[in-house]
Amino acid sequence: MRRRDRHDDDLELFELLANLEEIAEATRIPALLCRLLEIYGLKSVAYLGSGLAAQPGQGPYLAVTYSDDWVDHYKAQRFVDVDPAVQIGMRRMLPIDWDTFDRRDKNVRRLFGEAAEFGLGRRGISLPVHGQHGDRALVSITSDASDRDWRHLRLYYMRDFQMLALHMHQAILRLEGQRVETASLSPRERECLLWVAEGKTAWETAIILGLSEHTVRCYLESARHKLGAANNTHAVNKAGKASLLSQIP
Amino acid sequence: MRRRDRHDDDLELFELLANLEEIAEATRIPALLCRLLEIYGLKSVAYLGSGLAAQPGQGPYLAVTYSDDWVDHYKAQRFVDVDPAVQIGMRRMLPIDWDTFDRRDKNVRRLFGEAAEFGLGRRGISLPVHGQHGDRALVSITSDASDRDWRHLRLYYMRDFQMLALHMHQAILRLEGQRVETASLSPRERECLLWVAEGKTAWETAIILGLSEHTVRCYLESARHKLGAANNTHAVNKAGKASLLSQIP
DNA sequence: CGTAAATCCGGCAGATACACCGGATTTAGG
DNA sequence: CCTAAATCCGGTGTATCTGCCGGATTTACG
Repeated sequence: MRRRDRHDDDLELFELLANLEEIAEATRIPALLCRLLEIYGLKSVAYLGSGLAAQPGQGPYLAVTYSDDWVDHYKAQRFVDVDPAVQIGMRRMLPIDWDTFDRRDKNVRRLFGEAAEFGLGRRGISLPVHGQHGDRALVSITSDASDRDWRHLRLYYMRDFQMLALHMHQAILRLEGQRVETASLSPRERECLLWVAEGKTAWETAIILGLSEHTVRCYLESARHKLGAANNTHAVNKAGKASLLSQIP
Repeated sequence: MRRRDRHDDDLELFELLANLEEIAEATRIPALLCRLLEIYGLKSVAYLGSGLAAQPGQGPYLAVTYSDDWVDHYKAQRFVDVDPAVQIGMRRMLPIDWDTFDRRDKNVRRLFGEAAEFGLGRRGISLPVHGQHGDRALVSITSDASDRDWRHLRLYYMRDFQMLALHMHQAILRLEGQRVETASLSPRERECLLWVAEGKTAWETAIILGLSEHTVRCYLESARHKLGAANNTHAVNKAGKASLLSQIP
């Protein structure tokens, strides 16, 4: 990968971040990913977003630099069920080096073997991103760096792409329109919802909070109305995604 | 702040990250924060974690470098209700520069005025961290850098502390023991929970999935059992926090 | 000094959830 | 081949939720 002067790369990173904040059309994303390839000397960059639409049944959001052939093949072979980058990466908080994956599984070896044939690098990192509303993303990069280079490079990649992944996710959320309904709950409404979310009944919640059961029902009702929720379950889910249940108020 | 040679700082960053992964006692956290002060030439570093314990009613987790006096005063004055770093920062995804806060509010000006008296820097950044289970954190740093220096420094601070904040949160989660009950739901169970979370009744869910209402009830029941949940609301909440409702798998 | 919002309380009818009972076939893996 | 798990279906009694009716005081704000 021929990493250029460090300071130049830093400036380029900050420029990229600024670009991501200004980007106005989702169609520009792939071109921006390709710029990443050049700047960082990578073999591939991929963004996989999940839970962006707030409605279930929606497919994941995908933006990649590699060929459609590989994407089609990946989908046809249902590699997503096997791919440790997705299965493990999506369930982590910290970035992960693909070298740490267990390749004893036959299917996993086949996946990485065929990936190489389609032009992906031998080395890879996946960086998980966690949004505020249950939305998630995984930014994966691959490289063909030598073993010796890779040990150092991956740290720098992790650092820069930690920011890039976050800003990328933010940009895509902005463009793909995650509706952010902001309702404000009163402290009591929030408390009641909090305990209902823990599986307590209205009666139990009343005991816990030292209220009458009827009062708890009233708070839950007004909370449902504020949130536009069909029932308590829906209200808990909506309030949770709107981070209204965090105890920080 | 006299930033030293860039490469040295980079190595120090990676060393700090390694330290965070190895840290075995929560009592070591403050000392590590103090090392950050020295290395980066900051006035203060603070970690505020929320939702770590999975049970409501638990207070936030706090680790700071500034004096107990300021913490006590902050709590006594209920500054948390006013503090834009917390109120805005905790509801964002990207880091935020304190310069962008609206200081027209009388209480906000008083907060920052008194903060300076207690030894916090005039400049500040807050970096939000989002965990997998609804847990959150806010890492805030302050500096007394000059206006000219600050414009550049904050970008480098944001980059390094993006990683540091994430690793810090991971370390504290590991130490403060967030129990991660792992139940595995079948695809159908997950689908049913997903629609119930959207406020659908069992009957509506049955229509949507093309099943009988009774079958949906059965899936919900087994899901509740697997998750150890008292009712559907609890199950949705638990499954959501265990990231079992993401449509990826 | 109104007004709005938050905090509280009671009751009732119908819809829904929940637990526990029973049955079936298909599929994956040891 | 056997077992476990996943996929499906039906019924019943009781607990709980939900919506809608009525009331009250306190607090904050302009």
